[in-house]
Amino acid sequence: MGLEIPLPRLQRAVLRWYTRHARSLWWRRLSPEPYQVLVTELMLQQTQAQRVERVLPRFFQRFPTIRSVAEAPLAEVIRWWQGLGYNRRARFLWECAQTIVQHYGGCFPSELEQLRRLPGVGAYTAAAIATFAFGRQDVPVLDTNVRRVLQRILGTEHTSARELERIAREWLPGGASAQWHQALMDVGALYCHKHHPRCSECPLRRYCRSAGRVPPSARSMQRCEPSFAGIPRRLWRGRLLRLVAVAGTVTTEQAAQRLFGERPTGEQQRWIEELVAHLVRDGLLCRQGSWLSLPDGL
DNA sequence: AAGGCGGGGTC
DNA sequence: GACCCAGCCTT
Repeated sequence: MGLEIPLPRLQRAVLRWYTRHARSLWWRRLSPEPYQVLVTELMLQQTQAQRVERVLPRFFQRFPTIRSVAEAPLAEVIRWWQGLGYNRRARFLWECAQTIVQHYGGCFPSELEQLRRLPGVGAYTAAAIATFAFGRQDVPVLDTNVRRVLQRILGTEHTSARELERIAREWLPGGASAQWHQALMDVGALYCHKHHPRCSECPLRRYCRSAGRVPPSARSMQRCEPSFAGIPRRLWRGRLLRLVAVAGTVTTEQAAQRLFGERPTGEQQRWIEELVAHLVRDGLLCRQGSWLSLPDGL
């Protein structure tokens, strides 16, 4: 339904293109074991593949197995996460490791429901692990790339999330679900950009109802972030966390000096306190009196 | 349903 | 500058 050409032809075109033009992403050379897929997918959440590629090899060198994560202090995982952003994901990974080692005896769950219950694992990541690590063939893996590509092929303005999922399930090629989704992600990343799609070069242009006439997407609402001295709070949080990760232990006053200079104002000190409160609440920072350190997780 | 979350790349 | 990115959790 909604297709210009028979479904099997689209599927063959996608899979054939993928065999010849897949991005040579570092993790695609790994044999897909669940632990490695989990780490990779967590890192890829809202984070571009190119940056994950730079961090992933040394992360796996330090943490080769789920057990190595579970046995490490949380602080160590947070340190090795630095540079990736969304630092809560580091804690989620560590918590996943605790759960899998303690509750599943170190053996990864393969059912969607079980995966979905792991911290930091939502609908996308659960489907990705089931498909890429366990070879599930009947689950659509819907990230922003796949959604956008499917939506554009359909050419309809707004397909509801529910409807799009139904279609994505219907279009799954038997026996090649992993390659199918990887291919659609590559097309999304290389050609089917959100704003300036390169339709004339796209391998799917002959099968796509939107080819060459993608309507200019409306400006998304700019969200006015809370900020201090013109710098958004989330970036201050990142700076403070990195500071503690490097220093090991600092007082709030030392942290204020490192962030603002020798004599931080009262306002600046209060700002530090707010950042600390946020990071403590998220389980990324540990506070004892005025001393700050990364949590060990125990 | 909407806001917040990191950091770097892009236009 | 504004916007984006292999999402998720919280309110």
